[in-house]
Parts: sequence; C-alpha cells; structure tokens
Amino acid sequence: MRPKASSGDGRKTAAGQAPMREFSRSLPMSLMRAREAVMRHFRPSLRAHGLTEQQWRILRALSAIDSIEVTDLAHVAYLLGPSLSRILRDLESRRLIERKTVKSDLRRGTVSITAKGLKLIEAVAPHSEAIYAEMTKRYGAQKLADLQDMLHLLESCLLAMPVRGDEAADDE
Amino acid sequence: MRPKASSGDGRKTAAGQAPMREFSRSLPMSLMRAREAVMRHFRPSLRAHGLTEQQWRILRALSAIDSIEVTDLAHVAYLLGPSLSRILRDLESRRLIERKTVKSDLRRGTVSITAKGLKLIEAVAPHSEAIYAEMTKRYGAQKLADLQDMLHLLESCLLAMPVRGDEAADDE
DNA sequence: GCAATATGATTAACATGTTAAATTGTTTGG
DNA sequence: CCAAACAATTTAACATGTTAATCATATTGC
Repeated sequence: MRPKASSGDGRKTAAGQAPMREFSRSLPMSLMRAREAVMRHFRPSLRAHGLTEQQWRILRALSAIDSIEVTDLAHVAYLLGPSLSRILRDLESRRLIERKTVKSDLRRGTVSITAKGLKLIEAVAPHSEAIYAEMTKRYGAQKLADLQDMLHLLESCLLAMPVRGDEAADDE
Repeated sequence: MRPKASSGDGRKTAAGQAPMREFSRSLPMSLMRAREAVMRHFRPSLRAHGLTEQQWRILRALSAIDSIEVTDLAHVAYLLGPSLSRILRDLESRRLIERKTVKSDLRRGTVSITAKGLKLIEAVAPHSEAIYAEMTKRYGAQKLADLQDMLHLLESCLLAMPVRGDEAADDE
C-alpha cells in the first residue's frame, strides 16, 4: 500500500519550468548508488576484521610503501586532515601503524604500517580480491576497464572546469 | 621535497603476493573521486543558499511530488532513517517542509515541501542546471549518457550478486 | 480481548565528513 | 635576532553515516 511516490509524473514545480532531471538519474546519485553497490560487498569482510572502510583505505595505502607523511597520506587515501588525524590516533592505539616525527621539520609526521598491520592486511586481502574478481566476472573485465577510464576522464575533465561562485559571490 | 610516496614501485607486501590493484585505481576510489569532482561544483551554490547536499537531495525529491512517507523518502533520497530523521527535524524547523501523521496508521508520517521550500528550490535550480549543462558540454553528452548507463548496469549487476559472509560467518 | 510479535519512526552512541580555529614549528623581512 | 607571515597538524564544533536500541502503534495468534 505504497503512496504516491516515484513512478508517476505528479510534478508541481510551481511555474512551468522543466522539473529538472529525473532525480534518481542525476550524476551524483548514480555515482553514489554505484559506489554503495560495490562497497556493500566489501563491508562485511572488513567489519569481520574490525575495520571501517576508511581504516582499510589507510592500511591499504600504507601496505605498499615504507612510510609517508600525513599530508601525503591524506591525498592518497582521499581523506581530509581532521578525519585522518582521528583515525590515525585510533590505528596507532591498536598498534596497526606507527608514527615518527620528521627530524628536519618537527611539524611533519610520518606514518608507517606495523607488522601487525601487515598481518591484518594479508588476512583481509584475499577476501577482497575474490570479491573483486567476482565483480569483474559478472560485469565484464572490458566494461569495467572502460568504466574506470570514463570515470578518470570525467574526473580530470571536471577538475579542469573552474568552480563558479567559489571565491567572491557577493552579488547573490 | 615530497617523500617516497606514489610514483614508485616500492612494494613490500611481506610475501611475494601481487601487491593488489594499484590503490588509486580501485573501483570504489574511482567512483568516490568522480563523485567528489562533480559535487565540488555544486556545493558552493548550495552552501550559498544555506543547504547541505543531503538537505538539497530531500527538497529536490519533495519538489516533484505532493507528499511522501518518511520510509519512501529515505529510499528516494538515498538516506538512512536516522540521518533523514535529523534532517527532517531541521528542515521542519526552518519551515521548508511540513509533516503530517497518517490517520490510518499513526506510526507513519508523510512529508511535503512548503511554498518557502519550493521558492528555495527555484532559486537554486537554475545554478544547478547551468553547472550540469557546462559539465555535459565539457565531458560530452553522449559520453555522459553512456557513463550513466554503465553505472546503472553496474549497480543492478552488483545488487544481483550475493553478499558473501553477511549472515553467518562464524568460522572466521 | 490480549499477550506476543512485527513495523515505522526516532533516539542513542560512536565514526567520519567538513569548515574554522588553535597549536606548534618554520621561514622571512627588516 | 625577532616579529610577522606561513605551514603541518590537531582540535573544535556541528552535520551526516551507521548500527543498535527504544518507543509507539499495528497486527496476529490464541
């Protein structure tokens, strides 16, 4: 007994303006839904190992390198400073990572993964790879590669596009 | 004077396992970065009108219909119940939406947008449409449509894929 | 009719996203 | 050398994401 949502054309945007793109098809929504559809498969495994998605991103990034400065880690793991700061505090208390201060510049800190952290990575990675493989098989390897290319192209395309009204939008 | 991040091949995944997909190219990361590249352009306009992304999603969804039940709105706006509950409380206090209780079932509530809310939508929408148009021009209308199709296909493809280890993962 | 169960919505509790401010350390211009 | 400007990180404050628990109402089985 669902009410008058979706399915219909019951627009009432006041004036006769085109009612904007059908909401569920907006690009941000499509991207969000796609990402959620992907992550839904990874989260149970991460959760079973006591990791959140962001914690995993950090450990995953660290597993490939010796050490990295906090700012660079923020870029690589795609996290903002404050989130990263909190998560590093937690991961450090769990002995999954280690931190050192850069001698030549005491403001900077470097982060590296511990043996315990690596062990955790190695425990989770096979699950992730299996899931990724299954996804690739279902969606198609070529299509997946094409999708990635299109996403990266979109990203660079939009990064090149100037952001309007960001600096001085006084006359709004 | 950036340290030894990115660019290199300095893997050390302990054993000789393939070091997993290059991190920045994982599908979830690609989707997240693409979405952020898109939203970066919309946020200033929303912010200038005192709206967050989620608040906008809700008003946007409401603007196309007469009223909708809370649960259905959660689906349409792709928000979880608790988030929606908090945001609706705020939007109601700002008189941008109205709520009513369903007479036949006092547990359910319906939400609708107010005239003030519609006015706000109409003030923001032109900006959004202009930005969307610019994006389409830069990326290419056909490519954008293809991308959307591929995203939707991926979504349905992954929704059809069973989630492993979700119910009973005792032997982990 | 009523206890047991199920359902819609909210609240609770904690992690993260996000912007601004504070902290600490470094560099620079005089 | 030192005050001012700058830079890396953290803290603060608040909104949202996320899971579990709660509350109020409905439904069901007896």
